[in-house]
Amino acid sequence: MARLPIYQRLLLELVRSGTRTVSSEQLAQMAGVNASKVRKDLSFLGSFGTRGSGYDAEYLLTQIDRELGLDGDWPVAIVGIGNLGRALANAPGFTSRGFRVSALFDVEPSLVGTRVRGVPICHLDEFEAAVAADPPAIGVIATPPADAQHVADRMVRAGTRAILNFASRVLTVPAGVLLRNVDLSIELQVISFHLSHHEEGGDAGGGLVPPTVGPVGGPYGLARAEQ
Amino acid sequence: MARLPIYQRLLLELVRSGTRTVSSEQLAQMAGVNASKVRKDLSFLGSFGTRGSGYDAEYLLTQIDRELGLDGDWPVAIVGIGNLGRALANAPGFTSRGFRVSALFDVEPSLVGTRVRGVPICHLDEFEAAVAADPPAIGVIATPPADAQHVADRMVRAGTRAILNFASRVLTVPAGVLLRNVDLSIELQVISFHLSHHEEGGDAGGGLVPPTVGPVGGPYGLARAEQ
DNA sequence: TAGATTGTTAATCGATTAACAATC
DNA sequence: TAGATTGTTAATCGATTAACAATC
Repeated sequence: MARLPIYQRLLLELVRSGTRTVSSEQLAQMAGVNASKVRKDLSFLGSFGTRGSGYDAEYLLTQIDRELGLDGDWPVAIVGIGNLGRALANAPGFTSRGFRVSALFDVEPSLVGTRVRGVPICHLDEFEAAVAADPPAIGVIATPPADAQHVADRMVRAGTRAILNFASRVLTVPAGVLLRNVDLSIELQVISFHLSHHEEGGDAGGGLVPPTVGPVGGPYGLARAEQ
Repeated sequence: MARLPIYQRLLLELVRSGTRTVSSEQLAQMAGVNASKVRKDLSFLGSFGTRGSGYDAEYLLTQIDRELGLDGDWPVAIVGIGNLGRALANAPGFTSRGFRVSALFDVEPSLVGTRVRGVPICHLDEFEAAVAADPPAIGVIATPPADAQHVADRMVRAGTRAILNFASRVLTVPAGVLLRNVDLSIELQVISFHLSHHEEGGDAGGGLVPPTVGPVGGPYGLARAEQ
């Protein structure tokens, strides 16, 4: 379920601030979603709540971590170390529990040999050799669109099981490989669409939420509207 | 509709390569979606197709551009010019038709006064003064999570009608302001979830598509699976 | 006319939500 | 026991898709 990572982050903050138990109503408020939805989402993991008092925050967090596979080790290879690739290599989400940046690649000679957070940037020509010892489970494509399919093909051949693509290009991968796309210009165009269709801004929020109460917008439903 | 930007990009390529007409079946193949869905999406704009032959690519592109508001002028202000902010300021999607990077902000003294693509980076303290002459329609937040809400508040006070938030923090905005969130670590966690639940990779694709045919994965449905 | 393809209907599917019995 | 909150059911809603009459 796409909302588990949101609950995970909220629970992490709660646990760190010393909260012992949390109700679905509280989590819903913080995530900006419906309490029924929170309970439905969490019941997907099993019956971890206690009627009358709520959920044990720490235990729930452990269960979500396990469900998300964050107790595993996912080596991540990033190809294309421009500003975006560099941002990703440095992002907390890419270096935190579960994930490990295992290899970086580019074709720019001045970049090859330099390091980002201790990981050396290799030339794309050395891709197969560089990943052989520590094959990445996840490949991240942050190249220009023209190179994206080629890079994806090499990742797939090297055994990568999932690809996160930031290039504005439709990619083709075999059925066994998971592909997710993030396109920053599409986000901007979705906003443009909503702005054009609501004279005074508006509560469009991707059309995912009721207009008068609750959160506005966002693919992850992270926002809360003020009352 | 969230797929219009995908059709827009595909049509732009088709028109540039000289294609005159395109069928819903062709567009569906290229976008990795169902042909019925394409026709349904396009009929939302009006009846622009011709039975028996398909859609006039150039005319359809014009209509989609208009629907997406790409014939307008959307000034974009970016706060937080780290690697991510810099990548965004340079991204084609942020400088192409419809959008214009109008102002950049950071709090790092060594950055203030430098330029990205000709746009000077101002100190965040000067935000109100800097945007007064050319108020941004869209604000982009690429700051650390701790600063995100503060920046959002200032954007809203300055009249920004939409915010694109890249910080891993739930933001609160008034009901009239459109908020969209992009969280890179959530994308990774979604992948981790699917990898943990499918021993041999798998065609999970966000669970949005049938397993044996058609596209895999991605919030935008950009991918095509090989047959 | 024959073939192709749209636009739209109706069926299906899955996600969301309110409601409430179960129960701490 | 009384109050609170879960887990789950059933209703609702919207999105997807197959099918096909309309029509170029």
